[in-house]
Amino acid sequence: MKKTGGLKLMQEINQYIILKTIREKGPISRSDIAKMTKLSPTTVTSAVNGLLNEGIVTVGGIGESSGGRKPVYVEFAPDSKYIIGVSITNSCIGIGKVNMDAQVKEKKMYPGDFQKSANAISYTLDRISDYIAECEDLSLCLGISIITPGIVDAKKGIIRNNAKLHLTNVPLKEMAEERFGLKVWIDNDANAIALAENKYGKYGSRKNLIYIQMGDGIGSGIVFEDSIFRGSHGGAGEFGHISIDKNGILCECGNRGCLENYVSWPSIYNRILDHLEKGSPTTMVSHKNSKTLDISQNDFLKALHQNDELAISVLEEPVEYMANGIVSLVNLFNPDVILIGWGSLDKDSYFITRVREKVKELAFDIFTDGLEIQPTTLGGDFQLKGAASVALEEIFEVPL
Amino acid sequence: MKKTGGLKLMQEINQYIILKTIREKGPISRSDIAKMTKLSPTTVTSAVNGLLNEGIVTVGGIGESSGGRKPVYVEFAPDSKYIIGVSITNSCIGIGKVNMDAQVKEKKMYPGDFQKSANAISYTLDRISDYIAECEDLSLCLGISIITPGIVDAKKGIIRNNAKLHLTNVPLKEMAEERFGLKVWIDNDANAIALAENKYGKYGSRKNLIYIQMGDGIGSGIVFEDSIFRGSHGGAGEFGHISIDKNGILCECGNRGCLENYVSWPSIYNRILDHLEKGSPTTMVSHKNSKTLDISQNDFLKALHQNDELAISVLEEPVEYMANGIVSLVNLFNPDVILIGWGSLDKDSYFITRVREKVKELAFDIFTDGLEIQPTTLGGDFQLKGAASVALEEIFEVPL
DNA sequence: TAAATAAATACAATTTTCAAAATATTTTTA
DNA sequence: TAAAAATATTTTGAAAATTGTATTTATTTA
Repeated sequence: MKKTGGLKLMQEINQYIILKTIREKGPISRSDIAKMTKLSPTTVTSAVNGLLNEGIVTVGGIGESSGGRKPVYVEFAPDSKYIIGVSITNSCIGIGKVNMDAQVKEKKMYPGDFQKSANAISYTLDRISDYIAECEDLSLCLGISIITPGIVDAKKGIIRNNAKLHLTNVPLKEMAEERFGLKVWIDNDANAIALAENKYGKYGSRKNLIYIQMGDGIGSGIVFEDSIFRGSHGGAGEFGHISIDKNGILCECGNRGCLENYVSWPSIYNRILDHLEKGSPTTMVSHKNSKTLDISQNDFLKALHQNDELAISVLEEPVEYMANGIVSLVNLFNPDVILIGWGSLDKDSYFITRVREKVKELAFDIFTDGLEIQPTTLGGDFQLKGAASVALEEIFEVPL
Repeated sequence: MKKTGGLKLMQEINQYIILKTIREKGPISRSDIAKMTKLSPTTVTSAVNGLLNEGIVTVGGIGESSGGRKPVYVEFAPDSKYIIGVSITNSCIGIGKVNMDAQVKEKKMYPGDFQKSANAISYTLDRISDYIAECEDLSLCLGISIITPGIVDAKKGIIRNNAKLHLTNVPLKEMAEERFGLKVWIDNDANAIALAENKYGKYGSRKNLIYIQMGDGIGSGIVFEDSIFRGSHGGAGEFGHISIDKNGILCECGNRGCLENYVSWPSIYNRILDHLEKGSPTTMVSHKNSKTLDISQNDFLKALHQNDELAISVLEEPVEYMANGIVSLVNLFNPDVILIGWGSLDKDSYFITRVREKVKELAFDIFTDGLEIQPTTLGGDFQLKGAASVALEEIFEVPL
């Protein structure tokens, strides 16, 4: 509790309730808002007037009469303000304008190998600076939301650790706020994307969601009761480092049998090479140059979706491991939805179908009944949507 | 949001803030409350009068003057009302009066083997009925809080599943509320005890806590940001069934290598028998009758605390497995505290010391820095304290 | 065209907070 | 020892936002 109960708080709460109703149910008439919220017409009118003045809602036409004066609809105006979303990855900085419905309106990409250069942060801040310089309507900007892999203390605004980008205890929020004079949010990418899936994705109605991010490593974002589960230092969700084989491969983290060593892209890539060497048939490449080959994740997934024999056989073991890891996840978190983010992974591909089967087989029925295991649903702009979600979550939160 | 912002809500919020201040900081003068909460003296006086009328706070003497009128202290009166706490286990029903500080004021135990009789619920309800009949001050009773192992949907008040007590979808909350006309809470035991540790235990200042319950099986309760993490169907925290060895022992749940098969009491007991057969030296028993032996968990722990050779060597492997499981837990939840509930387990015993070491060794430093791994701190009444905590949590929650 | 219905606004009543003043009590100090 | 200063609590009156009711506005229906 930050605030004590005063008239102002009371007004803020009502305005929050009304805005929420308009966002979810709009276009809607003032009269219907009053009925739904059980607030008096007077209160609704005055709050709506406030919101209209702010520009955050607009009048959206006139409805049909049901035997009296026609209702005037008001609706949420998601484009009236925007967030500058920023996504830092190992190989690319993305910056863009995102509206209040987490729709990406404009996007710029700056590729680069930040794993080597070790100046990802200063480079990012410079690009943001350029971007801001070109914004004509900065007064409508609600702030900058930055997401990055690694362990992020979102509350304090510090990147605790990111081994690949060589970052330790970077107070990015403070740095950016000082430099740009705008509100800044930072968070872990998987957390942010999980939140975006929860708020704006296809399975958004489910309260408890886990997003598993596959790539060079394996991370996850956990959303519980519609808000991010961060743990004590923002480090929750290191799914790649749960051990599923006590006597397995020694991981660079010091433990043995970490999931990451069996199902990350590098490990799968090595399996592909092994199989190719053995001369397994595949549509992915002609065999002659298989040694010098550089197969991308999307090439591989494309082959998988065409039921390429090699792609499937390569995944046989990883699928087992992944399912095993997910079973532990299910037993610990009891989620409604698990979304797997791996490029263009298809919902009917061997990978996810088999994982689904295996999880169903191994976990308690009571946990798997109604559990969805699906690919992500946000589409190409998932990172910037994620970034924006973190900001929007706070902007539209209950005023307390 | 259940309520809209009205004068009543505003008053409730302020009363909540003031009561919370008195509970945490009391005995305290009205004047100091006003300073701490930044509420006006008027508001404080009127709210305190309300609380005094309710009987939930009392005047607690007069303080020393610091150059003016002496302050009149008000303080929380935890004994002014009570909760009937009920704990159902496989072998015992416990019923007792618990005050508003989760102190157990009175306790009755009803032993029995409910795993066989299959009527644990009706037996429990009958005992509660008896208990209530003897309560003279039922008007001061805030309700009945029941905890039990198994998967419990606390929100809906249904015991979803408890294999050992043969329970499926028992609407216990409704049943009890109808029969007794009192407010009833039900929850999973590990969840409840975790909450009690968080609210009333030694490590209560930490926001994120995991309680691991060792016994016939292994369960856990997760408290995140000071409230229970239940998952979708109340099933979160099935720590005993995370797999730490993909190719390990086949578990009755269908999976392989579940933690429960390596560190639960039955599995440890079997190890003891094995060792005894081999003639390992021990202070636990004379060897002659080792075959027909019935060693209790507390006998074993007592021996362990005396550094009995056999006890230690029996635990060597379980410790490894437990540490491994905890590492996964730490990587997923990033908690501040992990508390292990296993009888009278000593904080310096081989078991916990070694687990601590091993976890420190295998998990990320950033997660283990400041992480406490300790035995439980609630003492003998932990179950009833747990039950009461669930009720108190709701009784004292923010009014929204 | 008048009556009925519905949406939106205006107004008075209510309630609770807050600020300031009043009152009560105690210590300090002249 | 009495007046002044300090602190705690209560009283008083003004301010603010809600609610319910009444009113205005707009539209349909008879």
